[in-house]
Amino acid sequence: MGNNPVDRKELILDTALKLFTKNGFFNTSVHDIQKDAMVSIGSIYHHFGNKEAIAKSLFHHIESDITGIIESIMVNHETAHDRCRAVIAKFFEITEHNPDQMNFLLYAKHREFMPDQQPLCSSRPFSLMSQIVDEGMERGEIRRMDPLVAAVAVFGGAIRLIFLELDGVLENPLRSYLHECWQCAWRSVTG
Amino acid sequence: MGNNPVDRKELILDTALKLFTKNGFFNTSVHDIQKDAMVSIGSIYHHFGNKEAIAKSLFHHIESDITGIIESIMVNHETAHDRCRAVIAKFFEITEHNPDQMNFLLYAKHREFMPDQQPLCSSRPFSLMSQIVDEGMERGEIRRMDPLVAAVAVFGGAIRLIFLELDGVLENPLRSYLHECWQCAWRSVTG
DNA sequence: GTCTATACCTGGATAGAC
DNA sequence: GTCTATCCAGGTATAGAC
Repeated sequence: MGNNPVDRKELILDTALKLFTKNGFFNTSVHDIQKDAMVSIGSIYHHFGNKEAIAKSLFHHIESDITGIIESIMVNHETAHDRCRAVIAKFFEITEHNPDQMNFLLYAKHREFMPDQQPLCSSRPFSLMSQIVDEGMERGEIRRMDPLVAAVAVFGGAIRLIFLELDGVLENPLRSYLHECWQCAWRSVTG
Repeated sequence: MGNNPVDRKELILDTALKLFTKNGFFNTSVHDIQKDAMVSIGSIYHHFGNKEAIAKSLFHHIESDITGIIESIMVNHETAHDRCRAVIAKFFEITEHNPDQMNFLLYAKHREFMPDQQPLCSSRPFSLMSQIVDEGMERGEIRRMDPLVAAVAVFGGAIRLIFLELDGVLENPLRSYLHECWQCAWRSVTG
């Protein structure tokens, strides 16, 4: 998913991501992708078989990118406090530098165009985030409560802010809200 | 939007809401609505003109319902504490009793099928919720911080939980999480 | 692997009788 | 206001040459 696609397949994926997030999956025809990527229809169907498969491939690429990022955060940080903060900071960063990726991951209604897809919250990145919170509770960093509630309390506000950014309604850069947002998040589950 | 529609128009709206939330706007054809509601195509087009107008009408109905609910909460409760808690409690209640309504309001990507629609966060219910938080900050109930951050901190976790409920991944009834969820929310912006 | 041309059909919308 | 029959654009997907 680099910015400088070498082969046709990557070019098609990059173009599809751009158009899907801009206009939505259903408002984007294969012809649109074909024209924008300056590739033939035949080429697209050769590589992906059908339109849904483009979205699937996109989703799995992004999901595995994000999973890798979270895993590396888990390796490099010890405490739930540092891990959660790092995850939110990284999500903010991706949202600002690569909004299409975040948009497609978080915002798209995947099940509408990939019927066999699990809900997003069951995906690997989200289960890792829950796991981080669970471990923090076991370690005594986070006060005892329902683990699910703790997870949504820690990440809910940040995710909301990401949506606002993707909707283009934030006055200031997303990152400028990080400090206060994190203070609220952490305060909500401690003490 | 009653459960016992009298005229054709309401029947069409109820059916459309059901199908839109179940299968998505783009996976629902006017023919589907027609069959499910046992009404003719002509009747649908007579009342609404086109498919998008059905969604628009639906959205405005729901938006104004929710707006009314929040306004009445603002009348009946004095403090930001009580108001915010009541809003979340009510949202949970609606989600459980009328999931389609909440689904369509919160979850649908409106701008994909209603291009001239403002983003949801700019809608009346959401601006009222922000206003409640703002006033709470002026009154000194909520500690000084960016008003936007305060709003997402108060409501972010609850909204996340609602999404989880709508995705059908909660083990227990949504309302059983209310108490802890609210504790986190309020703690995040006070003290 | 890539292309063009085209088949096929779904689905939004209209016409016009009642 | 409601219905049936029909139109037709646009979109997915395929065929088959290169």
